[in-house]
Amino acid sequence: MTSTRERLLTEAERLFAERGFYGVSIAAVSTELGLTKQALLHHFDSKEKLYAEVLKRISARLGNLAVPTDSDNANPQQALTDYLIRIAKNAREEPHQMSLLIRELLDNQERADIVQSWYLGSFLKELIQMLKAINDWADAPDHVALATIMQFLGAINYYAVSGPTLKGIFGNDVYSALDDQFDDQLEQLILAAISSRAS
Amino acid sequence: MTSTRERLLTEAERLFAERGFYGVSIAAVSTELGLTKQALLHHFDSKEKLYAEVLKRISARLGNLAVPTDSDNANPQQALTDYLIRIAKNAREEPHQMSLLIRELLDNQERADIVQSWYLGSFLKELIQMLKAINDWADAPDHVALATIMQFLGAINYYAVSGPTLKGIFGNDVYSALDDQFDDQLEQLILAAISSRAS
DNA sequence: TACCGAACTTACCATTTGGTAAGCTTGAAA
DNA sequence: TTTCAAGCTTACCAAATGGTAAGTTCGGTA
Repeated sequence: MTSTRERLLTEAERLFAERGFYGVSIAAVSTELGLTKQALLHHFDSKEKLYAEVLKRISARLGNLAVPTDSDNANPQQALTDYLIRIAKNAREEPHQMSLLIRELLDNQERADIVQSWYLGSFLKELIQMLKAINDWADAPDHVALATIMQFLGAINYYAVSGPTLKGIFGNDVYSALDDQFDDQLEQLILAAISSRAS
Repeated sequence: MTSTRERLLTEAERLFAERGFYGVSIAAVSTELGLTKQALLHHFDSKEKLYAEVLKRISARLGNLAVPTDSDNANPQQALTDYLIRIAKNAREEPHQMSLLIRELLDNQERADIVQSWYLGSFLKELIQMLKAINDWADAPDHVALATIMQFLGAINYYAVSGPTLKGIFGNDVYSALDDQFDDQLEQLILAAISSRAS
């Protein structure tokens, strides 16, 4: 018994992720639920506001992934790894979200939009802190830590977004084998990269 | 003294990369060169065909990056690393190209388009071969090699695309420091990942 | 000189778009 | 029983879009 508003947001999220902001008309979103576009405009005053709310919802959901567990302080390396794996899992379970965020990254090249910057900024800074909490990384300059973090996120998000295309290229068998153990390989990559700074 | 056709392609490439297929009108492309949209339709019969030609040109350019040098057979690890670094450099020098290809990745989720699959397929298969030419990786199953390759490409492309946004978040100083040594860190990551399979 | 095709332009058109305006229905509160 | 707001719908509109049709200009060729 989800509200119409919520259902509109969900549908809009899917469509925006698939075709981008300009590729989706508000009519397309609303008729998908058997409504007219004015029903949508009743809940969200404009297309831009609808889009903003969709992004807001995603950021909120991603923020919830960051819940630090009790043992995290004891083992910062594990904490970072776990968090990244959690992000990767989420990215694969909800590829729409990541697609949309990557679209945002692309669209806002010069605009440097508020939503995006706000969400991404605090997100990245948190990850940098987590990395620097690891012994060997304590004295790493920000840009070095950032580069490492970006490499992790790139590996995660690029893969999440490429999934269907890869399936098309390599077939179902290779793809599902790939998918089954991507997390493991991701963890290996993270560990290898982290420990490569060992003194 | 480049032809109008070529200038249209270049302009279209820029705009499509910045705003996506639906975000760009053919009129926008042509008026940018002081022409009417019918001038564009004269050279390319439709918007879709224009877009296809833009993609074709990019694939061709990327293909040219793959020139194997003479010493490559001797040192396959160096060969792969060099190639990836070359791709990374290109991605950063011509971010438009990568942006557009990532948009293609996003847009063609279920469509699994021909252009994209063709270009990306042979590209990925070549990289897998290069990875398997390295001793420890000779017996790696395809999906394991593919996962590793995808992680590299993700790290490269995601960063290339995030550049401007990062500059906005962290400021010019951190960003240029980051940029100056991203290749080095990328190389470290690649080496760490490759040797993590050492027996 | 006549002709031709390439590279354009101006006119025009049907469709789609985001958005406004005004109304209808319904359940709950006064 | 009236009132009212939430949640819709139908009607409408101006602007933008991709594309067609029919020229115009002009350098080269027969």
